[in-house]
Amino acid sequence: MPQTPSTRWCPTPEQLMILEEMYRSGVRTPNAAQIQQITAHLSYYGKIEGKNVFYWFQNHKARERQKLRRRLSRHQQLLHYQLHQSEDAPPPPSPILQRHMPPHLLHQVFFFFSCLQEATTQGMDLVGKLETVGTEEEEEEPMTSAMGFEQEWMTTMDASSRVPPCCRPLKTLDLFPVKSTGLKDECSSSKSSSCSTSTN
Amino acid sequence: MPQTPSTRWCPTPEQLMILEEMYRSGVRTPNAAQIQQITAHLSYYGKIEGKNVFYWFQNHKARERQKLRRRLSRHQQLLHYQLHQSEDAPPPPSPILQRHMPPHLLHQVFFFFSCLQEATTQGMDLVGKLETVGTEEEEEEPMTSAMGFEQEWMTTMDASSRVPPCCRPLKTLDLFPVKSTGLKDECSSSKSSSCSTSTN
DNA sequence: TGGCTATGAATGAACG
DNA sequence: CGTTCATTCATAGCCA
Repeated sequence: MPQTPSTRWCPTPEQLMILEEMYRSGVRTPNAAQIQQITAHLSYYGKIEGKNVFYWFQNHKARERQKLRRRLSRHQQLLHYQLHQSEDAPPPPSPILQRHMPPHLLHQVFFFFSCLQEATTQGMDLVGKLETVGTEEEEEEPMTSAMGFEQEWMTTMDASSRVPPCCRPLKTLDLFPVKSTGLKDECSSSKSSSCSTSTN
Repeated sequence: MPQTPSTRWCPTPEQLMILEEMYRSGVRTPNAAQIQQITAHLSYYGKIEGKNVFYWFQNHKARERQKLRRRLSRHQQLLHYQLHQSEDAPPPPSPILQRHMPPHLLHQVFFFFSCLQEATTQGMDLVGKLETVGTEEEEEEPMTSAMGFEQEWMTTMDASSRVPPCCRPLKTLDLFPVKSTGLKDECSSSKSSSCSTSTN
């Protein structure tokens, strides 16, 4: 039994508190000396190594950025949608498919097609761009506080409530100029309601 | 705080079906844009956020790998008994690949999609490294290089700052479970002794 | 009812 | 740095 129960560092509440405090105080990329210092200090509350501190700051910073990034891109995407919301007659990808197919399947097929198109045109001219859709985007609450820090490329899309039967699917290639700004795209964070996942 | 009060995302059958379909099609690590699109699409079937999609793929991928790892290690252990030479024939490529097939129409769509995926290298990192994982549970390699990257203060605090011995598996290897990862054999379900990450 | 499993979620660790 | 992987936590269904 190679014990190695859990080589992973597990911050104690005190350590975490201190780290967060420092982060809030402005520490984001501590130097080696600072890291040593921090580590020495935190070691009082439990086992800790320099790399733990290093990684902690790295992750914390990265995840906070992700949040920001995703927020920005989400906004931009929404704006983009709005700017292009004039077309409401998307060309059916495959009229034949619509013949005998349940709505949800049709939707799915559309989706796949859109994926196809996106992938095929990835990194190329974004001719199609997304049109259609672009309805009012409700103001989803930021409420990121519920999660603390984690990756959030999470978007709060819950259009399930009043989704127009046939709107979403067709957007051809909805890539947005996110990379150009140096910021990737992420999503927002929020909690969903529970339901029954079974049926599998 | 962020301890998932009681509201976890619960994929609807349709959402799950689509996700699995995509996974089967080769989608493993969708980028932000793809996640956005997937989320937008799935939101048609119910409430969903980008993070749900992200986590789903992450978990799905990780668990598939985990299972393979487990199986492989088992096999290797058995073989280890027989012979030192661990030249076992890898299991079938992908049993999961051919599961139940949704409606017939989906078939062709799926086909297109998979073709596309393959072409776009979405999940074609064929880096089957096959690193026969040392069967010994004792770590032995110095792996100093693992730390020799950025800061060196990593080793200053604690002498036992050794990173987990086993090297890392390469990539994920999507469609074919031929690559053996680090083979950690996570049989140890001793979840005790760890700190309470519950944050509350 | 208590263990077990499956899975969403979170985060430390590390790669490119 | 951004992204990805591995591990762990937490919890909803199962089953005996």
